[in-house]
Amino acid sequence: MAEHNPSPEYLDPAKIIKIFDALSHPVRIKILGILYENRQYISELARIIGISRPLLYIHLRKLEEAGLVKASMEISSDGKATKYYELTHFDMRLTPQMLHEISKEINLEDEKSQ
Amino acid sequence: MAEHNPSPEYLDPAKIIKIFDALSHPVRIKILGILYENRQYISELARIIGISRPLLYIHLRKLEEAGLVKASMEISSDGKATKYYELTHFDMRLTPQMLHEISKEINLEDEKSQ
DNA sequence: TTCACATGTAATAATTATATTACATATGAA
DNA sequence: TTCATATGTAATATAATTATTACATGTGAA
Repeated sequence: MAEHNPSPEYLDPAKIIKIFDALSHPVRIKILGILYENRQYISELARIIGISRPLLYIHLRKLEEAGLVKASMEISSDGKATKYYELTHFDMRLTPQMLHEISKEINLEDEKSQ
Repeated sequence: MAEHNPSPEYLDPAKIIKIFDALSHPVRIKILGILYENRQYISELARIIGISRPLLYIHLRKLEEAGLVKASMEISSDGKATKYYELTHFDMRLTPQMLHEISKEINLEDEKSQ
């Protein structure tokens, strides 16, 4: 019983902060809104939103690292490699109490909280 | 009835994104956690967290602009001007559906969505 | 007057985030 | 072979965020 008792995943500050950071840009909210209606592949998603593909990669990486979207590579019927992105499930209630709980897990001296 | 029907406040993307942005830094979460327990004045808050006052101002500004904290200037019994910060009330549920609703209000051509 | 607090800002540096252009690869169809 | 489509990255430029140091003001108490 000498083990450290880790916080449940949903109380890990670094993870939660990654989620907030991922949601802090209109393009990324737009991406999530589009993926809510249907999964999309990268090139098509870039056309829908009207941004370049390299830029879309940057935004998708943040969303993926936050766990808000996930990718799956497929070979479509015409033989082309196609990478589809889709939403994951998430449900979080944002309240002062909840942030207080998160806050208690933050050690500002610690590198990994940053 | 030629007026534009504005979105309710809680669906304003710029406002919601400001909230997410305000929550995307561990120091700011820490601030909220401390203010949850008690209101604090600036110098004391800087000492508790262990950061410089100018830096604290930067973080407090973001939290205030997002509407997560509010300030009130007081003259304490010893005559010193003291600015107290306290939490506001907020309660938001974060789901794919909710982000989809927000997303529909985002016009990426529009400056004020940025 | 000097000290210990409180308020606030200006100027700068360092780092991270955002965005663009150019490049490279692979596939099927014309 | 050439074209149109898909994948991805490298290199660069610009802008925003984060953080520090130095400065300025005002008050009450010693």
